[in-house]
Amino acid sequence: MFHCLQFSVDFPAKYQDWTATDPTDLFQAPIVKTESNPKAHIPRHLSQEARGCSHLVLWLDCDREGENICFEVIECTEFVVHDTRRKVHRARFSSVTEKDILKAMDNLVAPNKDEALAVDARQEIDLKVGVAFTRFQTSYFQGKYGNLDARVISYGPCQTPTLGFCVQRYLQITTFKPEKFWIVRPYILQGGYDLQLDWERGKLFDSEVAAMFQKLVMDDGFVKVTDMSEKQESKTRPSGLNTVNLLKVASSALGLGPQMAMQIAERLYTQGFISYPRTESTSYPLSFDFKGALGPLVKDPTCGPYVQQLLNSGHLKARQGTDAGDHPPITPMRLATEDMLGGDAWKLYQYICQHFIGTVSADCKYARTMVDFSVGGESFHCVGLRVIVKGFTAVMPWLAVNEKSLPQFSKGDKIKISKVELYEGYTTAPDYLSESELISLMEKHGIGTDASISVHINNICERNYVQVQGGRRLVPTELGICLIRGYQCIDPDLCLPDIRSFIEHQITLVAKGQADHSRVVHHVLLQFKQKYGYFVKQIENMDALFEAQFSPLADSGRVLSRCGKCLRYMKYISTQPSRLFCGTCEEVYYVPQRGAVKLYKELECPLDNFQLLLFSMAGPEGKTFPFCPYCYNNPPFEGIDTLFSAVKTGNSTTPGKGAGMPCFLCPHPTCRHSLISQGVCACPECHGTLVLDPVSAPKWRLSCNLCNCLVSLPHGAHRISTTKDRCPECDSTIIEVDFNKKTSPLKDGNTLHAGCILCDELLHSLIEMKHGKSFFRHRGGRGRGRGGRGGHRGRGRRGKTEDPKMSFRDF
DNA sequence: GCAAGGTC
Repeated sequence: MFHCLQFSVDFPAKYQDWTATDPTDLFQAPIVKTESNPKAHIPRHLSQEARGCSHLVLWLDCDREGENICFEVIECTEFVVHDTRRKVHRARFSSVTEKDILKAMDNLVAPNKDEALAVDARQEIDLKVGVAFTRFQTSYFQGKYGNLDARVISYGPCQTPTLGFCVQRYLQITTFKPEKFWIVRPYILQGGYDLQLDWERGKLFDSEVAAMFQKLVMDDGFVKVTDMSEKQESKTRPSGLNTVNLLKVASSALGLGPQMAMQIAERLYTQGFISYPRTESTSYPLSFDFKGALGPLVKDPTCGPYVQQLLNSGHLKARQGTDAGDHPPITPMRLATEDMLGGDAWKLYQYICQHFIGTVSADCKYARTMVDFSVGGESFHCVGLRVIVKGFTAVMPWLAVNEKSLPQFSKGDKIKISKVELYEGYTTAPDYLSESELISLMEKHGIGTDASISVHINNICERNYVQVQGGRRLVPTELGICLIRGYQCIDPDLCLPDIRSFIEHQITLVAKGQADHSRVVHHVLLQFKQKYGYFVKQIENMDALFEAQFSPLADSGRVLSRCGKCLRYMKYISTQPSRLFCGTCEEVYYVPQRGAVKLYKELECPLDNFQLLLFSMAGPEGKTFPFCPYCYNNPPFEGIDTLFSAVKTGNSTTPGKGAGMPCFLCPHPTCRHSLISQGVCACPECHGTLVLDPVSAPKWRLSCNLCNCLVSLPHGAHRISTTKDRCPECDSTIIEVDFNKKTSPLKDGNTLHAGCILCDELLHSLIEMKHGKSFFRHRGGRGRGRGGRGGHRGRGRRGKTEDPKMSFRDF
């Protein structure tokens, strides 16, 4: 039985380069399914298992996601739906009990393609919308501000509305204007009690009027008992515990964040202490064995006696909740002690036990006594509370009714007022949104699921949009506030929770078979693409907020190295993501992350004249390698990305393997012995070895294995070799290039040409001398077409913008 | 470097 997705969607490699892809193109880009966990070889395993099988029975969660996985499995096993020889069956069940399983086995159905397609649709929409907006706003703002401290400025149809809730509360707080109010509070002494009476009018916002009422009451001096009543009320026991409620309690009462709470709950589950912790249901199935579940808890030292009492009473009935058809509520499965679990896990386990016992307990019953008074024409009252049956509050004492006893009164009594206070107070702003309130809001608006709510909250914390403060309240950061206020003034739809429900509603049409999958996806994406276009066009409105809050790149960072274009010094910005900024060219150059960057021997890259830098990875064993900031951002030849990603992940490429790629991680000569033999001559700038770049063969190029620079040879060169000749000017090796007749750029083709790669002018004259034409040229040379990263200019501005803040249209 | 959804 497979619960996890084997595949996830992504863009093909062509679209992975942020600089080479306009985000607006992502809306029409193809998508590919990739194995989520390639090392697990799940598709291979499924395919092997299915060999020779005549029937495939799919036992997966009975929801849309489960249906989607069904078709993944079908694909891996090479079964075909409706094939008469090898049959595909879907088991539909709502719980994993013997009865249910047998029933499902006897009633096998066909898998539901529409539901699976709805999931495909959601995946594609979420991917394209999220990635397009994220790439655009990340590039735009990172290219402008130095103290943003954000590796990525993400956007998503779940995370952004989640942030929206936090900022909405923040804005309520900041725009709140406290108001003064007054309350008339008479006090009486009766039967040994000093009672404060509550005013029917609550509070008044006019001090003169309030003072007038105070005078009326004082002038009268006696309260008269006008009525007395008692009625029985009850507090209902909780229904079964689902994930959302567990997370709320964990945050508000146990001080555990959702991420942490879920991790602990998962561990308790795998260790067998509790049932499956991801469930929406608060209702137990009718057949649920409460006696069996309570049994082990009898031995618990604290609630044991109460549980025994419950079992003895024989009256065990859980309150009806909602049955989402997924899993039963979270229930303790076996007894644990504090020593077995320790700390937070114990607290969470204890709560799960208390909640479960509460679920099968009686309701709490209590009597509410109300005494009404009149004085000077005004009405007052006081309330008494008396518990009749503790019920579930015995095991969940924090929910207990606070008893309040009252003295005896008789109707018509006249009692002397001891004093009349005119209480003066201020209305107060609400507090920051608590995590528990946020979870409630997310649940109410359908943002995220039981399994993903904690992830979204964690996301907005990690992205530095909000911070968790005391009492687990979420305080938005300047970045978070700017983002939401920006969406609000450009296109509020982007941060409203409706954006999620809109998507959900559209894909539900697919799930129900009422609309065609690809037409719905196209329809929804078209609308988002228009919104994207308008957002890009209006980004200055959001930028105005950023401008007021953050400092421009030019004012950030410290001077580090020289730019190869303008030859002025660039600044190194160390806040995430670390990068170089050339104030003159207004260009950003990213550098390898999580490490130190310093100048490398004041050497320059011969390709672009940028000063070389030395990167040292953090940690005692941190590797060190030199690099050119320009080449790092503008890979001079295909395949270099692989090298850089190796650098980023810390996996050195092994020399000798992988077509003899140079090792960028280790500039030490012994590490490149396999390359030395291919070496042509010394790099004129850093004296590393220039080697043939095997990636580009037969279009030969030379690359320096040390500073990463690259020298292009003319197209059609099919063999090059070094000569014994030295350049008279710089003493560099003279190289000979051989052309085919067909491919030669020169008229005389099929001849040997020679030149020095170092001395541009001499080279020129050498070649002109010999052949009348220069063919050694730095690839692209200065002022190449492709700009550095992060420059937002001219990017992503092709979206259509006719219909700015259009609201979503249903399919 | 990017979304949201699963999960062990």
